[in-house]
Amino acid sequence: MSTGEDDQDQEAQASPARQAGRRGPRPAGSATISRVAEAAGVSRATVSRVMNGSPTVNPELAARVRAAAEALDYEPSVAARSLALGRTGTVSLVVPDLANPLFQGVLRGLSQAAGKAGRRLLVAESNEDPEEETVLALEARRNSDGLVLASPRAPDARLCELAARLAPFVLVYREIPGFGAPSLSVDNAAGIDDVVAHLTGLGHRHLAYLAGPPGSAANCERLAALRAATGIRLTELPCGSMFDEGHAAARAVVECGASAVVGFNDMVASGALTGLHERGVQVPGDVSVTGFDDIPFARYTTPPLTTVSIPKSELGAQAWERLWALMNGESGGYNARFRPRLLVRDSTGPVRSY
Amino acid sequence: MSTGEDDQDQEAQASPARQAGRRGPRPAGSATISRVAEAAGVSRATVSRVMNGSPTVNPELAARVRAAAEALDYEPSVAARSLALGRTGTVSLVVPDLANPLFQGVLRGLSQAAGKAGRRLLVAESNEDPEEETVLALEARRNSDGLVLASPRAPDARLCELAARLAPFVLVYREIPGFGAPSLSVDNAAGIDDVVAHLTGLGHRHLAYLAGPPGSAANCERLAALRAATGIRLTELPCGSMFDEGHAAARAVVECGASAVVGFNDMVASGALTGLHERGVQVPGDVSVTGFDDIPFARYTTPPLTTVSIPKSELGAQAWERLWALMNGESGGYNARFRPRLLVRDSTGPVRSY
DNA sequence: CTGAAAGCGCTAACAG
DNA sequence: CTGTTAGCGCTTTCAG
Repeated sequence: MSTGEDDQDQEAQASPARQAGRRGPRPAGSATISRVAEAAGVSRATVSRVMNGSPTVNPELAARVRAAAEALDYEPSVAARSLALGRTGTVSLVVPDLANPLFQGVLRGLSQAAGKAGRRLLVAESNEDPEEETVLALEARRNSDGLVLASPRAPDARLCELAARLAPFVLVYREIPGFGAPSLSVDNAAGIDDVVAHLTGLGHRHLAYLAGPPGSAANCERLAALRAATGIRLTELPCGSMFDEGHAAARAVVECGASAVVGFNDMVASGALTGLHERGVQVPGDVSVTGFDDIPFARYTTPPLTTVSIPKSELGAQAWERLWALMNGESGGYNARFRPRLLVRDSTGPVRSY
Repeated sequence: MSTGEDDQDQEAQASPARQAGRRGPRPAGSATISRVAEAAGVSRATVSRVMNGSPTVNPELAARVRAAAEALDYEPSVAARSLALGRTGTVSLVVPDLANPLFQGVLRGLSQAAGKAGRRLLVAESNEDPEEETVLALEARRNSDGLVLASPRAPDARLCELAARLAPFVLVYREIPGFGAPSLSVDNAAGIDDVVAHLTGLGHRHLAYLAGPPGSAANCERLAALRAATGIRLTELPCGSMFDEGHAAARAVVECGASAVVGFNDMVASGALTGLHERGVQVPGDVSVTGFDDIPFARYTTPPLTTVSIPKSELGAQAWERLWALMNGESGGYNARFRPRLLVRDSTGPVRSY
């Protein structure tokens, strides 16, 4: 991380040193609505109407106003509008970890959808700290008109307690029964069932599960589904959610003698893939591997990873729809549970005959 | 993407249907500073002082105020503060594509740094459209106190033209000579030089370059450095910046007969890796492959990818430092060019003897 | 169709 | 140390 600094002193540039961090109400020398009104010889109300495209303005006046605005480089103050209007034109997203492809997916979906609707997006990351998450959520919410919250670890109770102050908001990747906000979740059990069916269909009878973070809702559901599966022997291996954790787990995998490993997610599965490869075990020849989530990389591992695909950015887009409805006073209050889809690629194959 | 909707009608929830999307200045029934003042039997100024932790307040009064605020569930209006203070407490980031690990890196770095300083982060994505980018940048800037802009494709002239209205802001992944804002960039030429030295050291004399998007500044610099390299034969293969483009380019690679391929970035390199693998060509046995950027996945490809590491999130953190300085009227106006570091992993090896 | 006036909720001198 | 007094810049009835 060596940083050769060129230290090229550059001119102070046109814009005079701004005191933005400190005081000085005015963003610079930027024009106000009053100045425009004055210049155009009309009232502020008229300028306001023109700027907001009210059709009830004399075209001639409108033109004059627009000209004046143009000439003065006028740009309405967002803060002033927010105050007068009572809304910010912004929505926020709070996630545990921006490095996680799962959340990047909803970020993208939400960003696009909100952008298309002319809304800005505020994002905050809690670094996996559930308490921090709720604080940030409150914070974020106060700075915007609505919130999308991904908080897989925060306790149900805490969320319920905050629900009123967070509204309008929607929960993603999680469902809380009888909760005061719509939630968009994934049917993890169904996904696991598909995996198990696929694997048993190939003759596998002993599966090793690379478990995700203990507190994670997704991990609980996936694990539960696995335990509920019949006709297989299950070995649970503590693992995590990152590449290196999956990588490290490779050893335990070969030791436990399972013929197939189902990873908590694609990252641990990929990690396991390379770990296995390093130990000279063939995938899927010797052991089959599956992931979960279908992150972009999953199809480029060697071999391409069989995984369960979840509609990450679709979740973001849907979250926007729900939020939008809520913001308009509509109920929007129904939950959606997405049925993930099994993607069979090359990391799974018939159990080795011996 | 089938979505089984549970349609669980849920109660309308405590908070009455809000008209947030429409009018209604008041965020709900939330208390105002006046109400708190009244309840505490003091002036609004005093409440304001207490809320902002002014030390010059009688502890007794302060306590009363805090109690009242608590009782009323008072939360200061962000919009009103912004208007009065002349700043929003938010900074924004505009990037071409949130799916790109490069920008995800600065997003994370910036998010963390800004968060630590108690600032919120607004993000906007232009979908690779340079013109859209400048519009978004303006938009974003007006909604915040400062801007970090990643705009690898927008023409220099356009950026210069907008500089004044964008300030304070900093440019990342790009450097414009004599520009009105600090820029944080990467020394692509140095990175390529390292790659070439590494490869020639292994005996490679014929390199194939998987070219990035034509308009991209990074691609130009990397390509130029490659062309300037001596002692090698260079075959330029049009490619792109995504996995599948790299994947598709595998064919051309084997056809051109190069003994090593240098990818524009890690994604195309990974794509090439799997493409090569599918065709039965050994890496690094038959051909060596290098990437650029060092995305998280690069160390988990098969074989792990030799690449050039650039400090993505460090760039974000640095961007915050610069921006912060600018926002406080300090110059902050020097550029930094990061020297990337070659990471030799297993995708490169000695040229095959024949 | 346009202007006047009254806020939106908070902060910041400036007096007391 | 606390209250009074002006705004910050825009929107929005309500008259005209």
